[in-house]
Amino acid sequence: MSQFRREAQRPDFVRLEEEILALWDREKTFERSVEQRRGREKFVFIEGPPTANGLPHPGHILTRAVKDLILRYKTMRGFYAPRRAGWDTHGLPVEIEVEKELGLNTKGEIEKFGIERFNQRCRDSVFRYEKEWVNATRRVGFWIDMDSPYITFKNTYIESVWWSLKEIWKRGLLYKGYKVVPFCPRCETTLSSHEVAQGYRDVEDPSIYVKFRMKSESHASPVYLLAWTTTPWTLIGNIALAVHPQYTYVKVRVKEGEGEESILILAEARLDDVLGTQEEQEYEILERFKGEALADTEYEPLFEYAKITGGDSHKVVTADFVSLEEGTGIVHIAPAFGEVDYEVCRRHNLGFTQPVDTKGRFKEEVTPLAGVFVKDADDTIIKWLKERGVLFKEARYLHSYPFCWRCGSPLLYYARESWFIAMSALRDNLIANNEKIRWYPSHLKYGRFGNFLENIEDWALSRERFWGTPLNIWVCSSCGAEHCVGSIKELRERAEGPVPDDLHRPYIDAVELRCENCGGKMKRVKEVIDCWYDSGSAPFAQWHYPFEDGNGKFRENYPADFITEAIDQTRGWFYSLLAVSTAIFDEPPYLNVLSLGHILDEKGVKMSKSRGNVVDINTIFNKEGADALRWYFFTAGPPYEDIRFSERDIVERNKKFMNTFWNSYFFFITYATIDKFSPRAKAIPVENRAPIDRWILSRLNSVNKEVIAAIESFDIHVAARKLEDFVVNDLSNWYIRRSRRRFWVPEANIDKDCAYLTLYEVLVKLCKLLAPFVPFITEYIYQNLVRGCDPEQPDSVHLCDYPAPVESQIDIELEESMLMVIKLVEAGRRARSEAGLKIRQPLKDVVIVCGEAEAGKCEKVRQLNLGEILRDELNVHEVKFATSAPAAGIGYKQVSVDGAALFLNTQLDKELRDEGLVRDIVRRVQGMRKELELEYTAEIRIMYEAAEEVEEAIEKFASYICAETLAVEISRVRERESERGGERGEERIYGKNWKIAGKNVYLAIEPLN
RNA sequence: GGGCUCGUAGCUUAGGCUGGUUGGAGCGCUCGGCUGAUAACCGAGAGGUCCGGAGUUCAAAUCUCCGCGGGCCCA
Repeated sequence: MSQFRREAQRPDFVRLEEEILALWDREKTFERSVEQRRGREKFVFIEGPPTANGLPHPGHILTRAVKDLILRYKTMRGFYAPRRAGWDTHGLPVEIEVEKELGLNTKGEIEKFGIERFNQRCRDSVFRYEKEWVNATRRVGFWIDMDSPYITFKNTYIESVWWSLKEIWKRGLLYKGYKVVPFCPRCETTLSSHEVAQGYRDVEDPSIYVKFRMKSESHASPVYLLAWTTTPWTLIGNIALAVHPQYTYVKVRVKEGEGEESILILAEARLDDVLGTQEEQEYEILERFKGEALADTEYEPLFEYAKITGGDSHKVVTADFVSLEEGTGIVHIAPAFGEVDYEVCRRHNLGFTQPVDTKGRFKEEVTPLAGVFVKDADDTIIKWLKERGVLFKEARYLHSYPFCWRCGSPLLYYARESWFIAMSALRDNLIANNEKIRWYPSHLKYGRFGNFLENIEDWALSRERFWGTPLNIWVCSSCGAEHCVGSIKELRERAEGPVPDDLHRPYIDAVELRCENCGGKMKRVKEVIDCWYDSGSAPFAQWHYPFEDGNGKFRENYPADFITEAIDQTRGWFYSLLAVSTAIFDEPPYLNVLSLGHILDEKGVKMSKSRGNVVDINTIFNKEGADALRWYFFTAGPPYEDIRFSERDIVERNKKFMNTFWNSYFFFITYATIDKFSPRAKAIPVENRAPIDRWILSRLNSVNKEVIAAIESFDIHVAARKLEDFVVNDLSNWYIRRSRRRFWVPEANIDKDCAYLTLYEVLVKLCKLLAPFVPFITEYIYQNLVRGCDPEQPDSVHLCDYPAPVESQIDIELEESMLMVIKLVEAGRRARSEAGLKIRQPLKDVVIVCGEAEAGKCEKVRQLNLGEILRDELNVHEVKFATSAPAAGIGYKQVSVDGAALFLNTQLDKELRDEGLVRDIVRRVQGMRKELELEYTAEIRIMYEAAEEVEEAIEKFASYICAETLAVEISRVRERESERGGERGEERIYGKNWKIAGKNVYLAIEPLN
């Protein structure tokens, strides 16, 4: 007969987890858990690839824990769920890290340093912290294949990306245009929105009202359109003026300066702010009309320097973005310096001009200002306007304006050439594919994400940078023809010379193609692509589709069943996946997406390196352990909400759940070892077991059902909390506490077997239910509990099937009745407390009177003999059920509960008092046994000294006392033993003085071997 | 500035979709009790403008609107 291994009362969870990690490595448990489901229905997961050029953050650990939970769960449910790691390796963040290391500040410096060397540094840096990532992933228990990850910089990956871009290009969805981007003129680089957001400062800028003279007006005096700007230098690039089509505009006659009159047009709603109230300044409203009436009117250019190409200029256009909150309701439009400006001009087929170079200085054509930094030109321009009499008003304006976070230069919004994917043309497809996706939480679907799709803009794909997937477009230097290369094979066929082994810059830049049109030389455009496109291509590029896809890996794994990342990925990876997938396959790339909240620090502030409030998770791993951390993440709240990370809370949850779970197991092991209980030697049908056994099994199966339902809808916190509640309340605080005596009886009997079997079954099933949540402790317990006695069972809890609820074991009536009993017990305790009768004092009886509504439950309580529990818990001799209250007047304390009333008999007699006294003595003796750390089975001898009436009680209940305390005898001593005999050499007697029921009692115990 | 989201006791939170007795619980605090699995547990108590205001309704933590504050994303 196999035996369970004995356990420590307080385990070292951290060491235990390390042992389990070694076990999994040794036995290849992960690989086997996946492989044993091969051929079953697939559950496809895609790992959102992280970049390993920084240390993993607690947020990454949360994401990994959640991914692991779902994948382990699905695997146990029978799905084939292979999972593969991935690394995102390209992009500006990588470059910036390397720039910092090398002390490089501008693109020019990088080029001087050498693109080849620079990119090599980037390539090295993206795996700098790989070891830390791999360790943290392993340590938190995230089972994912890290031996053959997909890597976005690999040629095979790039080739798939190229293939997909060519598909898009062939459909005419890849085009070249302009994009207005935040640009640092000193660093000569665009900044990401994230970088821009870091650099806002409040500054004072000029605020000027400028008069644009209209052509062909019938008035005697000139008519001006009045516009407002805080960036006078942009006036050089003015192309148009915008008005709102629906707002009311007015033509007013105004007196300016020395009696001169002019006629101005502006929005009526802005009159008071711009001109002052009519009392302050005289003006006369000549006309009122809607903005649309101004559409297409032409005006005189302020300056003639800019070279305008590609269309008309100096016209009024209508646009909805024009607001009445500031300015004049007429907006100066310079397409080179504003995104909306650029869009408006494009929509109205207006021309474009870029009078400023990439260093932020005016170009040659702006003759008097050539070479002047734009911000320094403001004063000159204002002076010119004054001289020409077109400056209506001048002031200063305080607003927040972005500066470069690196060098502090004011940023310019600056139109750059860029390659775009025409996502706006695919808007309806995006929306239709989004329909097929289930979002958790659901509001994202039509909220943040849906709104974003409704207003989708073309994807500015290209980056004028170095370390990224090179944009695979070649342009003929003679005829301007474009060609998009879709594979390495095609590149070889078309190339004029050898094709490099590495597809990155600078090697690829040297490859020239022969133009099929004119035979000229084609050179690759200089750009690389946005790395979001890389990760958005993961569904197919990780399989090198369509090049090496003979085994159909891609089709088998598309679309994914499940992805999850943090909420900030909504417009990041969640979008880039959908965008690429829609453009190429017109299908959704994933069917379920869970968006997770962020990890904040204790004060509710986002954890970030720059704030220095990032918790080192290795501290947690080494102190509390991975299970504790996981359990904390899962129970802290809904997965989609932010978590205020606190180590104190982890410790607290640990105490509550992990320790209680362990103690339940420890309790079982302790007694099972004493009794040499073997679950395989017994088989007792559940229906033949005690009501409390059937109750805990019923609860377990009900919880099982609820847990499955909750996980299926990603309500992880609900599932975890139900399990915690079951372990702490149902199992530990009720079932085990109530069942202790059944295990305690020395001789074998059926009831004890029922208790053992039930507790054993509950613990084993609980291990399986908890396995995806806390994979270490459950594995450890499973190894002892199951593998220890039955080698036929799967050799890991993670190779088991997830338990299915056994309907036949669910008995809702029983659960309700037990709940009733629990409530009655609580009520009884309240009654005792109010009557000042402690629980150790036995009482004669308690009477339960049920109201009509609860009559059924009470009847059930009686039938099942659950009154026994009440009797014991409340320490009364008898529990009576009655239809009416006991006769008033004598000695009953009444409390009410949920439609029932409980009457506690508070009358004491000598017999009851003696019993109470004896219970107190037993309690003291037990305490002393514990203090001596005696084995549970160790026998003792008891000696006492006390007043006569106490002695009388002890004599009367001597056999009871002995049975309770495993004493062979209890006797009165005349000679006082020492207070602490044990300390006096071989003497093993331990004695103490007590005050019991107001009387002095001396008690001493002597352990016997 | 815009979109989405969250706001309940000192702290962590349940409830909110579907309005209905005194808004539950855990940690911490005070008092009492229980205990040979448990650093656990049980009972009582103190602690709430359910972020603020308005509206709908016989009735609002819950529904609507307007604010305020935190978070994320976008400008």
